[in-house]
Amino acid sequence: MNKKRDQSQDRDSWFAEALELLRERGVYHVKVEPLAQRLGVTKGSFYWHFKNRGDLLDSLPDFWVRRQTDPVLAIVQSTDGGPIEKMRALLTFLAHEDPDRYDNAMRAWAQFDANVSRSVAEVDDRRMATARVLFEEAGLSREDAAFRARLWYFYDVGEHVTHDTPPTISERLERAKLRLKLLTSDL
Amino acid sequence: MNKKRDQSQDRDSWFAEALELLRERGVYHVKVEPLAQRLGVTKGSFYWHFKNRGDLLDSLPDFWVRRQTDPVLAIVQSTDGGPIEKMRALLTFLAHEDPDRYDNAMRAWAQFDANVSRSVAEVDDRRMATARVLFEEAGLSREDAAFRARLWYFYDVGEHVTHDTPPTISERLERAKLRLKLLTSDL
DNA sequence: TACTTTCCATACGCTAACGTATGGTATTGT
DNA sequence: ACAATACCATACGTTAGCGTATGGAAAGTA
Repeated sequence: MNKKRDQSQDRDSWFAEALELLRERGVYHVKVEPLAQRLGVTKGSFYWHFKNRGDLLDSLPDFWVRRQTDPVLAIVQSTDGGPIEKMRALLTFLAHEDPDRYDNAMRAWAQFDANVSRSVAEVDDRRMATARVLFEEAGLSREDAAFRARLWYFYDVGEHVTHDTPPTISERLERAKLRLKLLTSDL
Repeated sequence: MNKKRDQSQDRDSWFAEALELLRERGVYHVKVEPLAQRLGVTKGSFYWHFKNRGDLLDSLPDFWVRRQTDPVLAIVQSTDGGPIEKMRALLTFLAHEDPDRYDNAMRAWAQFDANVSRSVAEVDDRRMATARVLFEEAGLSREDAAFRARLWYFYDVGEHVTHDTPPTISERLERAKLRLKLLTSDL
């Protein structure tokens, strides 16, 4: 069993570096030889761990999802109080998050790969469902809650994808307050 | 002058096809030889019209912006009535729009190219400013209007980027009504 | 110690795409 | 009619990256 652990570790180091390259330059540039160079090894290593380049790329989205381990859900569950308080906690958490996540790179990639698209859609659905449930708990019908969750979540997506994230945490907190107020003022 | 017209026409046909390829498969696949094949010619033609591949890619974003010719602004200006009516007209127009725009492909590309990023940011700014002005006309302060314009516009972006656009026009109109109501109920 | 497995390096052939050179044809100007 | 120009085809050299074959070292195992 030690064997398997070590082996998956090595595969993971390839995944991790591939993900970095993906974020920095896009799928186009995650190629096996440059990747090997960044890891200080040669192709020989790669083709021991992976069948081929497609093997790496096929498994990379799962690695990404694994890495996420949605800490968001944890926040929601660990916060006491009603749905509004949970939303506030969630927004506060997100305001502190690293704006340089891998989401953008994954989305860019997903645009042209159905498998990747599925992984990203999964994550989107999970996040949106989290918001929807909170709005339901606040008293909205499922349909209304679903819509408001979209409005809620798409704001995040839009900020990231247009690079309109405020640079300082305090500004982000300010926007978070505004968003919360606007989306929950009638609840 | 006929010369120049024809010439730019030919360049434009390369641009148009390149944009198609970009949308279908990403920048990675807009390469000169496959592109030539799709146009039924050979590389010889390409290198007459363009210095090299980079020349094409550098100029492509401008072509995209040109093609947009923001019909949105036209809608806003040609609609009578107050800002709310203009928003309604705008949303109605967008609900009828082809959801398969080039925006996603451009964004995916912009992720890894600063020049492209600039073009996309320009378009984003223009669209958002349009919404902001409308909210200002509806009585909001510049800051509040700016925020609500973000919420407004990011919803569009989010829908497209997550592929969550409803397939039928009537559903899209339904969502449009909801959005308008939620974002203007207190105005 | 001898065998086996794990992991990586080196060397090789192959292909897609780039860019250049050069020549050909058709249209246009004079 | 006859240059000149615009437009495209063909042929060529070059490179980056893929994947395979093979060998070798290190570490575990018997």
